[in-house]
Amino acid sequence: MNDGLQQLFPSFSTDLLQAITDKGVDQTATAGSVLMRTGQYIKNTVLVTSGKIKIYREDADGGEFFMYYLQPGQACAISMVCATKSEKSQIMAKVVEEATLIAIPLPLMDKWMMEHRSWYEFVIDTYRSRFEEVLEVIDSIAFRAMDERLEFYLKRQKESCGCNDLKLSHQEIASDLNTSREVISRLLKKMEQHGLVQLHRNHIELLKI
Amino acid sequence: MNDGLQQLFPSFSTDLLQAITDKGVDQTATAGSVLMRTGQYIKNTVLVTSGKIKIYREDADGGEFFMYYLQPGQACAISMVCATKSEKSQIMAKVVEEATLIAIPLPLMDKWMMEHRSWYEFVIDTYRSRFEEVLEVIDSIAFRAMDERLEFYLKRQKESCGCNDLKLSHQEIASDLNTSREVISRLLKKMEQHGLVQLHRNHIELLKI
DNA sequence: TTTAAAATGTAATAAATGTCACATTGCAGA
DNA sequence: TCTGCAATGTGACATTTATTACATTTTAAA
Repeated sequence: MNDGLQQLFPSFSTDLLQAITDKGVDQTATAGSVLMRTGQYIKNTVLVTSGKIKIYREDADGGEFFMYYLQPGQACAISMVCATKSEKSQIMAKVVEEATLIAIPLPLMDKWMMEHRSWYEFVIDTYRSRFEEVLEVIDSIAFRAMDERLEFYLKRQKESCGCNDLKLSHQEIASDLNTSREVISRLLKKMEQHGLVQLHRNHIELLKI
Repeated sequence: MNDGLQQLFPSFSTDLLQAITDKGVDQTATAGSVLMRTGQYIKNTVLVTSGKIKIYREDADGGEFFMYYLQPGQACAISMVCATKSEKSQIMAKVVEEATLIAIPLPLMDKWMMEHRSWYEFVIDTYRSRFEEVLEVIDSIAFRAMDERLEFYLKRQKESCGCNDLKLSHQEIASDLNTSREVISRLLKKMEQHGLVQLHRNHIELLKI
């Protein structure tokens, strides 16, 4: 049985870890690839063991709105709710850093809910935390102007990478927030003047964020 | 056992319906009352048997952003995910039309997941459909301007009430969308000129929406 | 080294939305 | 009927965000 798995998913019972090792299918996804497209059928539930994945909501005109990161020790909430009925994906998942995944075949997702208490709790907790995260995203777009949304965005990036140096271009931030690059450049400049960040080419140093 | 209950929740097994009748606590909420405030602890899962409830996201400055309706035959998704760990509510629920509810004590929510397949499926399906609804709300604010957001809003109101005559003031729409009354009045006027709606005092007649 | 592409800076302008001020209208209660 | 309030209409103006059009800088590739 995989030992690293236990460290990534400490709440899982030994039985469950064994079952995952036995039945899960290991996958690798290269940086830049699209793991899941909007409208695609979901065939399994995905656990992330390494790497970093960005989850987007897409609109008809090609817009991509960033919602949250999927990281090691986490599972795709959408793939869990949808898996039960093999629904179409409502989101798009793009790999940022080369990722390794474990695909859990659809019927097991359901079966384990009854058999493994720790799986059940993990699934419920995944729903809850993602739902809450999405609600916070709604707050930021519904209640706040672009300057505050940008700060919120940078804070989340910081949490995700655990560092103060974000490797992001203005363009990438702009499309994540569904605005234009100029707007982001201007706002970042203003933040730099206020001493909140330090701007460099291709990366942003967070000072007081 | 309650017969109307079966009609409202046709997917529930006889056993489950009986359990709900036995253990659920009937409640009534008058129109205008606030059923649940942001930050309040969730003590039980709520099933709606009659009436109409609006679910809002609140911000620190008193803003209220409308997310979705809770109607007969539905359950509060938030109260389901949160119930497991007795978390604080992330939303505010306001009664629009006098409502009757069944409160399911917290421990039963969990217990029934294992005992009643139809409860399990209902809960998962509630998560899924609310998650999807919230994602659509994100679309509307992230990708669309106020005129399209207003149309989307009116469409949802129509679906909710099942009629073409919405009893809403411009002010109520404005605060649901977190904008100002003037903006809504202007946009509605434009829609009326385009023959999409007919405006009356305190109600809006939908023509081509 | 040269060159092309990507990233960033910046200004001018347009468009959308928010805010303010006040008029008008219709309804309910005195 | 009269009166006051809530709902709606409307114009002027401020602010924010989007768009356009370039210049400049940096990096990577030829």
